Order: sequence, then C-alpha cells, then structure tokens
Amino acid sequence: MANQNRQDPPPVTKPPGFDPRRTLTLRDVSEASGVSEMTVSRVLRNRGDVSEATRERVLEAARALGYVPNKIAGALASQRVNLVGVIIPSLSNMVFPEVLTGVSDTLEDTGLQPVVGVTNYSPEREETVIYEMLSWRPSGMIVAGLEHTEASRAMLAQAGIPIVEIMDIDGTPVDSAVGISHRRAGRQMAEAIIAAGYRRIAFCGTMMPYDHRARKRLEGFEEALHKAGLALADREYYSGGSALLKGREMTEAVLKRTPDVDFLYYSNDMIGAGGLLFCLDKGIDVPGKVGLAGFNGVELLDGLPRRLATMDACRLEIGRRAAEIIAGKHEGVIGGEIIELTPTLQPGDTIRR
Amino acid sequence: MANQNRQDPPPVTKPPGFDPRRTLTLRDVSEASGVSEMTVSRVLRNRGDVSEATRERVLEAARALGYVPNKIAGALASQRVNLVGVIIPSLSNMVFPEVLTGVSDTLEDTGLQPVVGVTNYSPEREETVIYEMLSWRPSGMIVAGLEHTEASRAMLAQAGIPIVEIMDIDGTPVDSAVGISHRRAGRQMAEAIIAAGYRRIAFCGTMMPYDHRARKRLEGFEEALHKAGLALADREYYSGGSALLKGREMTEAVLKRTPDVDFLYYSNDMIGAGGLLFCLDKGIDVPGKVGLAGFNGVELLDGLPRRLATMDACRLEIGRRAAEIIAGKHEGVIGGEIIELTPTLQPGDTIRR
DNA sequence: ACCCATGCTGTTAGCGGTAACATAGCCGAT
DNA sequence: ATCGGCTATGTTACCGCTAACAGCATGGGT
Repeated sequence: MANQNRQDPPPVTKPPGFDPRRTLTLRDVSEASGVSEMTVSRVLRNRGDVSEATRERVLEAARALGYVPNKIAGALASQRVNLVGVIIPSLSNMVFPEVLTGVSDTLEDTGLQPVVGVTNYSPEREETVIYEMLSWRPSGMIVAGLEHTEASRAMLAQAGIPIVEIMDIDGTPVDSAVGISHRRAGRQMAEAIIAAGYRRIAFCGTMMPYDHRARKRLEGFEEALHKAGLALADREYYSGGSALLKGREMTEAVLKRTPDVDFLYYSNDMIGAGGLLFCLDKGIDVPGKVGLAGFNGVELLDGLPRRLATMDACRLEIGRRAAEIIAGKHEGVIGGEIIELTPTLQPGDTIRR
Repeated sequence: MANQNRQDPPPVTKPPGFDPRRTLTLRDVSEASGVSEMTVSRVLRNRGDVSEATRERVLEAARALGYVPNKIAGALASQRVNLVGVIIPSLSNMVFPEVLTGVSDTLEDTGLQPVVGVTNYSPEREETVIYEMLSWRPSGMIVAGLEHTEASRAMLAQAGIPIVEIMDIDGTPVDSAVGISHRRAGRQMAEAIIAAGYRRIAFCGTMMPYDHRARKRLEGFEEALHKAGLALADREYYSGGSALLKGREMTEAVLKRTPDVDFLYYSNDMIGAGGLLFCLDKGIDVPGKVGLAGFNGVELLDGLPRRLATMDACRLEIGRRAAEIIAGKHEGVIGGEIIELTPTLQPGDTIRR
C-alpha cells in the first residue's frame, strides 16, 4: 500500500509517450530494418524462408538495438511455452540438485527449459507452487513424490500436459512416474544386514512427517526384519540442523541407551556419515562391533575415512528419464508410463562381509 | 473470412472444436457464473470492488471448473510480471541454495517469485541464460558475480529493471551490488594465520578459471603474505570430483611435496574438511603441527571432529538484501546501491591461539 | 429536487507476438 | 502464352487477459 505515494501521479495519459528507454518491440526492429514485423519474427525464430540478405539485415538491426524478444507475447500467440516445471521439496538436500542436473542435461537439446519450484516438504506450499507453475502453462511438469493434496492432483490431472512424478513408484501416479521402490530398497538393505549376521539393529532418521520416501524405506526395512523374526532394537528421530552433527548425536544417544546395538540404519547418508565419524572418534570397531548403513550414495561419502554402506537412488537417471518422457510426449496424450529403476546396494566398508 | 458478425450464434467458431479437455479461460468461468469476464478477473485478482455475493459465485464457479488463470495473457495485458530472475553458477555448491533461501524468504510477501538459472561457471552459458530470462520480462534480476561478457552487461543495463549483482563487491556493478570483498577476506585470513605464528603456508583450491571470487581471495591472501615478507610455500589446484576427497588428496600431495608446510589455506570448506579428515587420519597434530582454514562457514562443518577455521560468507544476508533492493525499487529508476557486508572470521579449532 | 460520490458491473481497445492465409515475383514446363 | 510451383514477404485475426473508462443504480447532503 505504501509503495507509490509520492512518485508520479501526474500525466496519466499515454500520448506524450516518447520514452527513450521504452523496451523494444518487433516493430522497432522492423522499422530499423525496413521489413515487416512478420519477417523479423521469422528471422529471429529461424522459421520459414527468408532471403539471406534480409536475414542479415534484420539480425544486424536486432543486435544493434539490443532487442530481446518478448516470450510472453510469443507464448500467448503461439500457444506454446518451452518451459517444464520441476517441483522438488528442497535444494539443500544435494539429492535434488542432482536430479535437476539430469533433467537439464536431457532437456538441453529439446528447446525446453526447466523451471524449479521448491516446496520445503509442505503439501500446502506444493499446492501453491503447482498452481503458480501451471498458470504459466508449461509444456510439462516433473513433480517429486506421489503424495499430494487432492487439489494438487486434480490440477495436475486437468492440466492437459505430461506429468511425471519422480523418485518414488510405491503408489499411484497422476500420469507417469520414474523412480525406485523405497519400500523395496529398505527391505533389501535389511536383508543384507541380516545376512551379514547383525541382529540388534537400530534406526536413525528424519522425523519430517512428509518425507514419504524415508518412511517407506523404514517400512520396507521393518517388514524384512519382521520376516526374519527380528524387530528394531531402538530408533531415534531428528529434524532440522546440521545433518552431520545430528548423525553424531543420534548415534551417541542410541549407543548409550541401547548398548548392545550392533547395527545402525540411517535414513540418509549425511547422518550416516555423522554416525561413522562418531564411531571412529570413539574408537568403536566398524563394522566389527557396529555396522552402519545409509541411503543415497552422495558424492560426499567418497572423502570419508571409510566408505559407508549405502544404496544408490539413481538420481541422475531419474532426472534424465523424466525429462525424456516430457520431451517425447509432444502428441501422445495418453502417457501413464511407470519406469522403475533398481538401486544397487553398495556395501562399502561398514558392513561385515 | 466470414468471421464473427454477432448474428451467428450457431457454432461458426471452431467447428471441429468440441474439446472437452480444452484448457479453460476466463470466459468459461464468466459463463458459468453469469458475470462478465472482467468481473471474474477482478475477483480472481482481488482488485477493485466486487459485491460479496458475486465474489462468492465466481470463486465457486472457478473452483468447480478447476480454473487456473493464464499468467501469460495476464502479464502481457498488464505489462507486469511478478518474476525475479536469479542467476547462479551452480546448485551443487551449497552456497547458492542458501542465497536462494534468503531471496525466497524476503520475496515471499512481495508477490514476487524467484526463478533460478544456472550457468555452470560458463560466461557464455550465463549470457544465454540472461537472454532467456530477460525475454520473460522479469521485474528484476539477481546475478552472481561482477564478471560478465560485454553482451551480458549490455543486456542487463538496457533491461530497464533493477539489477543486483551479488556475492562480490570487488569491481564495478551494472546497477546495484550486495556482497563481501573477497580480496579483503583473503587478506584477513592471511593476517590471522600469520599472527598465530605460522610461516610455511600453502594454498589448495579450485582451478576453475571462472571462479573469480576464489581467485580474489587468493590474491588478497598473497598480498597480505607479501606484506609480511612471506610467500606461498606451495600450491595445489583441482577441478571436478568429490570435494571432500580432493581435499584429502591435495593435502597429502602438498604435505609430501613440501613437508615443512605448517598451514594449509583452502579455497572452500569442503576441501578443507577433506584436509582435516586426512590430517586426523594420519595423526597429524592440528593445529599444532599444521593449521588449516577454509572459506564459507558451511553447516556441514558442525559435524566434523574438529571445527575448521573459516570465514562466513554471509550467504543468507546477501540473498535477503538483494531481494530487498529488487522489491523496494518499484519506482526509483536509479538505484546503484552498493552494500558491503563484512564476513566474520571463525577461528574454530584448527588455528593455534 | 439536484448533484455528485460511491459501489458494482460491463465495454472497448489493446499488450507484442505468431498462425494462417494472401500476395507478388520469378522460373521452367507445357 | 498459360499454368502451376516455388521463394520471399506482407496482412489479418486473434491468443487470454487487463487498463481505462463508461454505465447505472443507490444514497445522502444541501
């Protein structure tokens, strides 16, 4: 309300116009080069036949003026927008930037451009972000996760563009999906741990109620334990703060509370790394006395004193495949592909062999 | 051709038409609620007076239909775009996501929305990204760094919108700038190191020719060494790969090649952390025999066995201030503010006291 | 009664491009 | 000469929405 109280109430009419810094339009270029706006448009988009001479002249004029086309007008007229919305929960997770890399890479030569939206793991925020994105009429949407509000699902379904939900496939996608089964990943890890002879197994992880993928991993994990006649010996949750530090703290807490724990399963590699550092600090024999495992395969781990057992989440590949679906779907209205990728277990040095 | 003469109610328009999934327009909502498009528009934007009854009816209709406004058309008509372009070199650096957080936070209640572009430290790519961004006619631009191609600078200068260059202030901005002096930061760190009694000082850092800020820090650093009659005892560069791992490797290489080195200055905290882990692994006395320092103050460091000396780069604050400039500049055409923030030295546990 | 402020709604004319369809030269084949 | 069939360019009608202004009741104030 307090923005324009003393600036320029004066001449409301437009005729006095002459604004030297008015932003340029096709007309300016067309006048400067002596051809119609249409021809300029054709040159600038490389569409249709234009004589070499004219092309040169137009390009020269455009360059000289510093003309930058107005995509808003272009998009409205052509009903085409070269944007792909990508909606992710967080940027500080390292996982998502990597997915983004995969997306950008494959989108690069399609003329499509990713636009990122961040939800901070809030379904309401996600709904807003989806709405905002859709209001720009993108050519497709890539959304992390399968869990959304009713309204979000409805909007995506109605949008009439390809939708790809990524990361997870344990559920029902709106349209297409590319990801891994986190439930299965949890199960597999549990099986490997049990096979290695560990029995007193504890879990450390995020408490975020909306990190569905971590939840599913834990579910799969417990399921497998159960099948082997075991149950979690202890569990510890955290939220916020430095993940590495939290990993240390949780590990300490668990080992103090339940001293006979012989394995710690972390919901992500970062806290796992914290746990590893803690154990090494304390001189705990890893993986002899205590085994450790995380999830994700973050690059960071390469620099650790010991390689943490983990499971690759196929982030890059997920980004690529999702982008391919969007890019290739130009006409096939009905998509509904589901692509399940299979993560590989990387035993590292923190599970007994 | 035979267009609409207003006496032709029959389906003259779009004869093949009947598309049940055609995307909705204001007209659909207006028909569904029995008012003019203009009134619907007013309701949806909360602008102008509309009776409570009408408002209800319109909102109900819009909701029922699942209408999502078309911002492309809206922006074209109103000549207003609520977007702010944010151009950064990389997402995998952790530094930039944090800047973004600062930007989003302050933009939140201004109705402006950040749109991110990533350049991968390539000036040419940056030029393209700037061009693309500007073609959407954003309300402002936030660009990392002061070094750009001629064309980039020209485009930004001509755009007629507020431009804020961030992170760095050692140079001449196009318009406004918010950041720290990296040259000074390097100098300060060197002074602290010298004051602590270290004399055989080496540098480990990125080789990227376009990481101007790392370069400036090193320049300032060497300048201060020089003033104290010292020079770098050794230096080591890297590019690509896991920063943590590279930190280990570079540290090992330097200590092997120049065994009498008593301090290692890293161009960022991640490789610094790698160096720290290496030293601890090898049982090297830190900070007694060898001191270490990085740059940035990344949260990660909190979980390390020892707190690495570093210097906060004020990332969040930079994002906030930049956003404030954009948001507050609605009319003040001439901006040109330069805001220098002052990073604080955090000695941590890796410099002798 | 008159007038104007006020609240609510509709009408008109674009915003800056592009799709689709003319149009105009020019060529060789008929 | 006549007729396509190019190539290169111009014209027209929107795309979906909003600024600006134009109604038209209603309701005091004087």
